[in-house]
Amino acid sequence: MSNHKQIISVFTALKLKKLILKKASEVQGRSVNYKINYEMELNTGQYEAVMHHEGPALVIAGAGTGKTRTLVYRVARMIEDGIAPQSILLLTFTRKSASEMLRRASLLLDGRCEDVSGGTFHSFAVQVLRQYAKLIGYDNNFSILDQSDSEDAINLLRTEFIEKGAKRRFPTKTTLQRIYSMSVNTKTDIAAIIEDEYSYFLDDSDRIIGLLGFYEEYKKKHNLMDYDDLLLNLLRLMKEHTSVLNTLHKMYHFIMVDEYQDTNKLQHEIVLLLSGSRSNIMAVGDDAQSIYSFRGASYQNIMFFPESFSNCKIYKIEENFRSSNQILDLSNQLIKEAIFKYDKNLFSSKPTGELPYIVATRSEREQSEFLVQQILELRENGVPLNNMAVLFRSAFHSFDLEIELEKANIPFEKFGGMKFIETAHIKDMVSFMRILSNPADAVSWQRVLLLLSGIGPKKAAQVISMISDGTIKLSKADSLSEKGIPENIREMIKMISEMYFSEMSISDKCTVISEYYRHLLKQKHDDWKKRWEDIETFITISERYNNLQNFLNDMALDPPSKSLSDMEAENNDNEILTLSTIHSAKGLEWQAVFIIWALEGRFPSSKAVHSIDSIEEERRLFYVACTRAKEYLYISYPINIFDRESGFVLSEPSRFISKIPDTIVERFVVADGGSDISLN
DNA sequence: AGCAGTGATGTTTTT
DNA sequence: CATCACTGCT
Repeated sequence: MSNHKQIISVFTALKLKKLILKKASEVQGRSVNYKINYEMELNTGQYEAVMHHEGPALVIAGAGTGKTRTLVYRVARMIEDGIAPQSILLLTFTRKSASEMLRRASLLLDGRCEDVSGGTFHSFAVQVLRQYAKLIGYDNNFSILDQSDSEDAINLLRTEFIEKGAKRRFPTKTTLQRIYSMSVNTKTDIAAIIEDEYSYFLDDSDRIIGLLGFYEEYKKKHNLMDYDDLLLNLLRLMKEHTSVLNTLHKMYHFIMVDEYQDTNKLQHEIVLLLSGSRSNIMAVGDDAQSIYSFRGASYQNIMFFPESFSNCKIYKIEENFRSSNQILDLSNQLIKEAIFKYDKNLFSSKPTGELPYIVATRSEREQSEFLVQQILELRENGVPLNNMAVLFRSAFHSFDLEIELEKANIPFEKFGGMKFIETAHIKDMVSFMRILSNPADAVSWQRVLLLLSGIGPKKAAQVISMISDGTIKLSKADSLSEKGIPENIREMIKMISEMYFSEMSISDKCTVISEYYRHLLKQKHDDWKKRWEDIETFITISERYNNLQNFLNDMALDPPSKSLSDMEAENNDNEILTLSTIHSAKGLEWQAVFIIWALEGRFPSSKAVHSIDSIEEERRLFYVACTRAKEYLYISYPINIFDRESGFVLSEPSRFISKIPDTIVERFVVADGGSDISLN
C-alpha cells in the first residue's frame, strides 16, 4: 500500500468517526434500516455477535458453527452502519481466508467490503515495518527470511560452535532454529526452553545461547528479519514510538482476530496495543481447535482473553451447521476427555446420518486400496471428488495412497508438506531476486555463491564480507578483476549488477536470471527438466507483479502452495480430491472425510507421547479432523506396521479411537473378498 | 586451506 | 531423502 493511499484512509476514517458515533447511538434505540436482514439470516448466537458494537468481545465458536459467516456478516453490518472499511482491521490465520471473507462480504453487501484492511499478523507487520523500519535501525527494504533461510543463517554460525571431538552431536540447524523461535514467540529464556524441551542438549546450553546471540546480530547487520522478528519488531515499534502507535490508532478503529486460539504471546500483545483505549476488539476462536503450540501458540490466550479487558462480552455459538449428529457425537466424545476447555457441547439439527466408520486394514497398501475403493463407491453414490478429503497427521503419511490414486486415475491435490517455494531451485531464484531488492542480504548471497563450483563456505564468506564492507559494490563497470575474484563469481556479480540497475520488468529480470541459472541447474540436478518447468511457473507468477518488494513479500508470506501440475488442474475445474495435513485443513469442510493412519505412534505421533500437553494437542488435532466432515467419516489404520524410526512394530489403534463406545461408531476389519476387498 | 565426495544418521505440524 | 560429519583430493 502506498503512503499516499494510507494517508487518505486516515482522513476518511477520521471524517467518518463522528458518523459512527451518531449511528451507533441510534442503533441503541431503534433498528437502522439495514439492507440485510441480519435477524432472519443468522441464528441467535451469530446475530448477537454480529450486532456487537463497541468494546471488547470474545466469540467462542465451536467447529462448524458458522464462525466465518459471523465475521462476514459483522463486516457487512459495520459498513452498513457507516464505518469506514479501511478503519476495520481483520486479522486472520492465512491471507486466503481474509480475502475469502471479504469477497463473501462484498457479495452480501457491496464492493466497499473489499476495502477492509486485512491479512495475517505477519503481513500486517510487514506493511507497517516497510514504512517505519528506519526507526528501529533497519532499512525499509529489509529481506524476510523464511524458516529455511533462517536455518541457513544459523548454520553459517553453527560450525564455529561445534566442540571438537564432542561425544554427543551438536543440535542441528533445524533444532536450533526451533529453540530460538520458541523462545521469541513464548517470551521465554533460551535456557529455559532447552531445559524444558531439549534437556538432552543441556550441556551445550551456553554454546547454543551464544550462537543464537550471534544470529541476532547477524540479522541486524545484514538487514534481515525472520518471521519472529516481524512480530517482535512490530511490537518494539509500537512500544518505543508512540507516534507510530498513534498513527495506527487513527487508522484502525475496529479490530477482529480470527482463530484466536492459535495466537501466541507476541500476537496477543500486539492486539492489546493495537486496540488501545477504544478496545474495539473482537476475538473469535475455539479453544478446542488450538493446534499450533509448536509455534508458540497458546490456548491460554483465548482462555484468559476476558481478563485482559475490564468489560469483555462473551458470545458462544454452539449450533453446528456442518456435521451430522453421529459425527458430532464422536467429536464431542473425543473432546470431552480434554483437560482444559471452555464448556461447550455442539449440537446439530441435521438429519440423522451414518455412523462414523473405524476400519482396520492389514497393511499400508491395503489401507490405500480400501480408500481408493471407498472413494470410487462414494462417487458412484453422488458425492463429487471435490467434496471428499483425506486427512493425515504428517505429510508423508499419504505417499503410498498417492501412488494408488494415480494408478486408479483419481485426480488429487495435496496441501501441506513440501511446497513449491521450498524446492531448492525456486529458493535459488528467489535468492537472486532478493539480492536485487536488498544487496546486503547475506543469506541470499551465500545461497547463490555456493551454487558455483569451486566455491565453498569459506570463499563465499570472504566475498560476502567484501560486499558488506563495500570492497565489492554492485556497479555498472567491472571493477572486480583487480580484486582477485574467481572468474565465475565475477560473472555472477556482473549479471546481478546488470539486473540491479536495469529498468526491466520483474518478469523480464526473472527470465534473464533463469537463463543464467539454467546451466547451473543442469550441472547440479539430473532432473533439471522437471525443475525447469517450475522455474517457468515462477516466471509466470512474477508477471503479476510490478513492484519487487510486493513480489518478495508474497513469496515469503503467502507463497503459492501448489506446483505446476496442480495449478493446471485447477484451471479446468474438474473434480479433484483433496489430500491434506490436518493443520492445512483448518476451517475447511467436506461431505466425506477420511482420516488415515489413526495408529498409535503415527497419530498421536510417537514424538508427542512424552508430555501431557502434546498429547492433548494431538487430541485437539484429531477433533479438528473429525469435525471437518459433514456426512461421512471414515477413520482407518493399518496394523502390524514396522516403524523404522523406533524399531517397533506399531499395532495399537490410536488411543483416541480405542475408547470410543461401539454404540457411536461402526468398526470394520478389511478382509479379502475374492480379488476385491470388501467390508465386513 | 578449503572443496567435494562418501557413508552414517534421523524424519511433525506452518506464518 | 536430506542432512551431517568425516576424509581424501586439489
